[in-house]
Amino acid sequence: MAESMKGLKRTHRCGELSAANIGEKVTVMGWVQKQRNKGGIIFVDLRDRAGILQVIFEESDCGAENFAKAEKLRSEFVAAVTGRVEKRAGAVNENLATGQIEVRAESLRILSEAETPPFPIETDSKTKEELRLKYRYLDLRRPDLQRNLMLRSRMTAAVHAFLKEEGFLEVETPILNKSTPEGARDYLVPSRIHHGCFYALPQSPQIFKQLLMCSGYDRYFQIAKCFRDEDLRADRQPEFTQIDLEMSFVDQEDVMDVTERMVAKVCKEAVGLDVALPMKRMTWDEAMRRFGSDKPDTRFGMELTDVSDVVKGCGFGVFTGALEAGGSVQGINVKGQAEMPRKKIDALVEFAKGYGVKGLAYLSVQPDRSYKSSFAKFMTEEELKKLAAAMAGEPGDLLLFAADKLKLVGSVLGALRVELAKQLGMLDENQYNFLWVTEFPQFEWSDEEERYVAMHHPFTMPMEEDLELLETEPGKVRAKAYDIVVNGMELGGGSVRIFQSDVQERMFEALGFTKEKAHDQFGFLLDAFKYGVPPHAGLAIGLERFVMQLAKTDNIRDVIAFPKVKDASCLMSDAPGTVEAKQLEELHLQVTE
RNA sequence: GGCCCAGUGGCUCAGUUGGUUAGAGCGCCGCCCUGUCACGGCGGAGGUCGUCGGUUCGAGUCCGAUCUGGGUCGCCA
Repeated sequence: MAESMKGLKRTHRCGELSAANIGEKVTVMGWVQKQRNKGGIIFVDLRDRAGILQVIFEESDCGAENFAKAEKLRSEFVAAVTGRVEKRAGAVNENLATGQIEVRAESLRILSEAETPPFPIETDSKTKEELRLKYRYLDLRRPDLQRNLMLRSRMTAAVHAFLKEEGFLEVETPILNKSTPEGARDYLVPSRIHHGCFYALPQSPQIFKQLLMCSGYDRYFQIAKCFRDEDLRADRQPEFTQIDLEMSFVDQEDVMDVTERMVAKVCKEAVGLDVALPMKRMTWDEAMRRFGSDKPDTRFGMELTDVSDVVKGCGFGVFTGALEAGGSVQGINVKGQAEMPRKKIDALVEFAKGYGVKGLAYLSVQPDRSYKSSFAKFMTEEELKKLAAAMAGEPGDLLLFAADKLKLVGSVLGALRVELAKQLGMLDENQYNFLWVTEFPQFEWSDEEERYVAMHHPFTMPMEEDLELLETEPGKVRAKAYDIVVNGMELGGGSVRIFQSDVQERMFEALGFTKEKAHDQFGFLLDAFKYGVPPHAGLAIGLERFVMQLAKTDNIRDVIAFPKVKDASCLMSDAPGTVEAKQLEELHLQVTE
């Protein structure tokens, strides 16, 4: 039987009370975490999003009726308690923020009874995520998820405050757009009025924010919902949020400056983290060469070494074969791991195979400077020595090599060094290495489409000194594009945009767009640029990834209230669902099986 | 689409080389207990082992398929 809260007003959240409130009469409301009935005295832990508070019931204080009600309290009942804050007469609970005090109940109302939840509501839940996602509303009661969502809220509040201070204007852009097949797969929304026509949900507000620059809004930002119909990952959801911004009359440096000050401010305000500015920088080329990744984790070394020249002409066919095919041989030095058991190395080989290489070669330098190696028998002592020297291999080191196409070797070893760092406990979760990666290639060759595609997007400005290569050697053109990276995660990215129509036309041509196709898809943007467009540049930060970093979780679902699972469905609501035939009729759609 | 991992009472797990009525802790239910906070004591209920099929005298345990969830490669301008 649920009671009314009529006449009652909550005075504090449970977790907000402290020794400073001793003696005050308070009214708290929350969920029963636990009831401990000692017979003549009942303790109840009451929980809300601020924390847990112990309430004590004794018949002499609250009367027989309230005491009888307290006996009925079970987990997750919702209760309102009025009483006095007291210093605990019994032992202090060191594990509880409110552990020095308790509320001596004078009255109790049971606002809602509850069935026993299907899993315990507790920090560090051990329950399968599948079940927790089905009952997400219960999962969200857990303190760690509440902590994450409160952190997320503090972060967006800090973003708003900072950008407002910097003269940015918040403008909302449409959710219903036109599809542009370039890039990720769109979520489509059928039009009822226009038969056979579809809206697309935005993958980002890119074009609209550029138009806003065109319209003179100068500095824009938006905490923008974005949608991409691609497969999910631990850090990817079909709908996600970007801190999206764009600025006029600026160059790359201005965007990077505002962004890093914003990131630093958010880190400071949300979790008290000091971020050293300016952030470090690295060109894309250097990142790929040293770390095999465009988002390197620089918290540890184990950098890639190209030994192609060293092993040229050696007796090991795997190496020479890769080189003859135009590939590369590179290695990483796993310091002090010469004794790594064969089983563990085999597991690393399997890991590497997942990236498409046929295997890994290893060479361990023994304490007596002799070598143990998967390819020792194919090489002379002299060749082995040269190779170990090139890798700076000292006694006790394990050297791992991959030989294949350059791109593949980089991605395998790049992933391998991160995997090893994880396994060897080399990653300090309290260290935040922010890094700008700059000078991205303008284009990327697509084997599937057999043409160059934009690595960032088609409106990205090439670096001036590379403009002349646009027609002759597109693969060598570098872009005024930049990513902000932290601890091996791409936090966000942006670029300086093309604002000259002639450059834009050349860009479309390089991308294999016909004039008609370009105008069909982006005509309104190109037209807009005819009427006076300021030089502009911008960037977007993945909000969830940012929150994940500060929340120290590697699961994006931990920072989203109602996330989707791997197949983009929702275990709680069962979305997506079928619709009634009448709805389909109105949309002139048919479902074919 | 490929590869890898997991699926046993409400929750988390254990189940030896396939062998009699499938175990534990927590939770839940009942009774008792005035200082507990991983409360305690006594008693109790609850699963046929994700699903389907196969091998076998006999399968939670072996084989095949499939479903669900997770990770990853491809994909993600």
